[in-house]
Amino acid sequence: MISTKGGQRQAELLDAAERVLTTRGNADASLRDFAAAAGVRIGHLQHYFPTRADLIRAVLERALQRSLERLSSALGPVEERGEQPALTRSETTSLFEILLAEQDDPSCVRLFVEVWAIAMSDESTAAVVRDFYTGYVGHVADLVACVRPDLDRSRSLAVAATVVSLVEGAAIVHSTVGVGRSAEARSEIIRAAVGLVHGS
Amino acid sequence: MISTKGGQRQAELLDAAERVLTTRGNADASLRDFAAAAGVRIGHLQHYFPTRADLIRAVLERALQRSLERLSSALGPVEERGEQPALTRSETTSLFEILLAEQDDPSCVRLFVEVWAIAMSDESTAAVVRDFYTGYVGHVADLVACVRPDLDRSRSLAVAATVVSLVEGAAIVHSTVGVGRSAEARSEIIRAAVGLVHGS
DNA sequence: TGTACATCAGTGAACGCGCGTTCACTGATGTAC
DNA sequence: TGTACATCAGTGAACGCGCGTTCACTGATGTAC
Repeated sequence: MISTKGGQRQAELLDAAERVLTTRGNADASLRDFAAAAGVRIGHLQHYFPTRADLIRAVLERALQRSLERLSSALGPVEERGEQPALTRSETTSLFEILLAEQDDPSCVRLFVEVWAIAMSDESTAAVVRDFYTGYVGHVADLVACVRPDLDRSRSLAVAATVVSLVEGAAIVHSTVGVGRSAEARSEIIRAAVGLVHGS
Repeated sequence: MISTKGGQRQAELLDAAERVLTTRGNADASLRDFAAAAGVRIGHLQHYFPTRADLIRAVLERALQRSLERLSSALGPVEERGEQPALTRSETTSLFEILLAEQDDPSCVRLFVEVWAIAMSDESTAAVVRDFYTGYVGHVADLVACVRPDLDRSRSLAVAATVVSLVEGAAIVHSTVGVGRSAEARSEIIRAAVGLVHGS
């Protein structure tokens, strides 16, 4: 689908729209902004996305899907280890380095903030976001289960939700609207996340 | 100031505006919505807040100030303990129960999401939010210092920022756009926060 | 105490503008026979 | 291979509407003398 000509064009429009959304924000961006960023006329934008809501929803949906794929390709291999020896702390640390990498891109952080704000007003976006976090927490719970097979599933999920909270919160607290980014802060976050997973 | 007649009226207008902001969201709320919620005409709203930006900024500024006061009145007494014996885990747990209480109110969570989104487009709001988190993290760092006096300030601050990340992230992850709220999830968050503070 | 004036709270109509949406259209690309 | 037709990509002008802002105004409350 994405490889078809129309799908390719659609992807370009979504790329441009995502750029606008992460620079001007949903509240300040108009359809004319989206069209201009894509280098097309406003009428053409609506050939692919009939309404503004359709466009925004498509941008967010694709971004969350992409993020979840990134995340599960990082965490996926772990889950297939089966009965092998549990992960070492340093292996877990590398995994969190990957998960946190997304936060180095300010526009990625901003996109998530827009996602939250929009989801709180739009139930259909909220459903997509819920699915995202359910998947995210599920993957981390698999990691936890891999490190501590003694935990039952609901405990693994609770620990995973805590780890995800830490990571998501760090995106805000260490952003430009928080106390700012630093190598020390990041390593503290990772140390804490690894501690939670390994249960110390 | 707030006790004057004009200040009182202003507070009522801000109350109403805050209600609108937490139900419709910044992107979907118009000045007419704000005026209607306060039971006044749009022209009168602008007698106190000349522009939309003035109104929104005033709402957010007051909300953050209120939140920081709540938080420092919970954490303040701890800082004055001086050389007394360090806090027990159960004492720290009670403190986090108080800090997390704010998240039981969905409109409070939503307000923070709006704060983040608006701050990312508006530098003057961003400055206010930065001050808020600097104060927040500072207070938590004092708590950490109280429990573990051996840590130097920069380490206490790093631990505190991690704890604050956890709490802020939990607001999202356990909201209606995340995996939802549960007593088990909350106690897991608190357990983790206490663990971070006590350094185990 | 009474009067004159200034200040403040609140109204209501009107403003121009930019918004999202509609639609008739052009030109290129594909498909049938 | 050529022609006729359908589909798709993209344009551009126009729409009505709701937006934030402006402003002249009314009536009540305070203040001076």
